Amino acid sequence: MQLYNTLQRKKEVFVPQSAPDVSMYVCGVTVYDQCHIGHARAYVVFDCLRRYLSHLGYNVTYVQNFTDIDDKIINRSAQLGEDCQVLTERYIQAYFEDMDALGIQRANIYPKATQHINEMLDLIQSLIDKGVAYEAQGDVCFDVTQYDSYGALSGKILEDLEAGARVDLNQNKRNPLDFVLWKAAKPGEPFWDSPFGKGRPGWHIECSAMAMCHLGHTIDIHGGGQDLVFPHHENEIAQSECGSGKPFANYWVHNGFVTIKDEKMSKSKNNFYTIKELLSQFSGPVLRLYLLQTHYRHPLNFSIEGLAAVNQAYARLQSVVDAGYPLDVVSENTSFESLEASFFTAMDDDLNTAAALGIIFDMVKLINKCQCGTGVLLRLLTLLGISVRPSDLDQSDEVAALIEERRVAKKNKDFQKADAIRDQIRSEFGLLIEDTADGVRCKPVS
RNA sequence: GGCGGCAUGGCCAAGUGGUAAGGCAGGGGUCUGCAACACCCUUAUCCCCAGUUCGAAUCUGGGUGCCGCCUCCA
Repeated sequence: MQLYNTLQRKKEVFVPQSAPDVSMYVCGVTVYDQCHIGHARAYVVFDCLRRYLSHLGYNVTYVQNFTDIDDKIINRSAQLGEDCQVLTERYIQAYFEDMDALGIQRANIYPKATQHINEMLDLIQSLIDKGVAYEAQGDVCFDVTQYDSYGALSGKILEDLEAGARVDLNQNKRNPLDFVLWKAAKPGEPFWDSPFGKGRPGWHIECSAMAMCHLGHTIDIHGGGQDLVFPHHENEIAQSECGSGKPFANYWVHNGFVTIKDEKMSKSKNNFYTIKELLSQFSGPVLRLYLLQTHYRHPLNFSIEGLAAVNQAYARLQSVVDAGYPLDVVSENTSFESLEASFFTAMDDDLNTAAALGIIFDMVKLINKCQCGTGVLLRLLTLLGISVRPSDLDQSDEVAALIEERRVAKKNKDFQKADAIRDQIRSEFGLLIEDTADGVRCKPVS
């Protein structure tokens, strides 16, 4: 398949270094708050990529970290008077709840920063030994001028960056663009002992250390949101490659932002939706379908109205599954094969889930027409991680009794009464009664 | 100031040289006791200007508008 590689600024054929094994590292969340729809997008996209690579026959090892020590965590912990670890564990659990609802398969490993302090210290030491990092008042900084390729990923030029650099309060740095590998502890902050004094790791170093620890010096795919390209990923590359002397990642894959009213979501603008609040209104698969309807590299301008529209689209998927047609293609229709082929062509082309979903709906139409072949559809939906369960519910006795009452009324041609019962079930139980050839179907109002 | 992205029907969104996927919403039908579901029909020349080409939404140049990164951030 082809993947857009940020490093080369173009799509490239994906070739893992030692097929069929594929190593994939995706930057995880800093666990100090609830996840929002932007996080959802990133992890849905990479889950999708992971599923698709597996489908292609690769043996994917997927690592996604938790940043469980940093300024925001320390601040929040102080604010709540709660131990850092208690705080982060709570949000890790919340994270998994959200991801489960979105149908995201678990990564193989979820390393935590605090469990890799030694690996980080080793890496920092080797950077100092090589003369690309230096100690300054208990901090250890990376000297960006020592790494020739600095800026290659983000397309930035050191001189330009310096010209536009904003004021940095850290006077210990030789160059404003140098970044901190190890941060001296301030009073009252959590710390670890180190050869450089008590302190804690800088943000960037953890991903390098954890990625190399679990996946080796060179990983096949490194992913994350577009906002991580600079400086986070740029810095990861610098420190990793200086440390190991080897390329850090072959393919850099970045997903676009979720925006609200065309502006990036941010806490300061207070224009974000948490996954949990959206899940109170829409199901996980609907959310996932919504996210995958836009190509992963494009900005996605989020709106509740848009989500509601996709909710309707999802109902279409449900109703074709509800119809209960044979899973196999039992007609002479060869369109299934060509649709399936188109689906894979779309997915092969830089994970074009938007185009793939177009084909999914073509297939829905086809299934409704020839009344078979649901199995093909379900297989493709599984690749996208979109689960479609039959919407038929276990009815309460009360509802079942009403349905029976309505059946009798209908039989007696008392349609007025039958309609009244249908309305009653809708308003009291939120259930939609549909008459089909096989009897009554009962499903939630969407 | 530097770098990058985007602009497709009422809304969302694919499509990177051969005469515009798909979803939602709307209109008209078929089916249905009525609905619902489903199916059929129906609604665009792709921000503007110039150019390259037999042919451009798709390439080039110039505009206009919007957004992002350069600072924590998926």
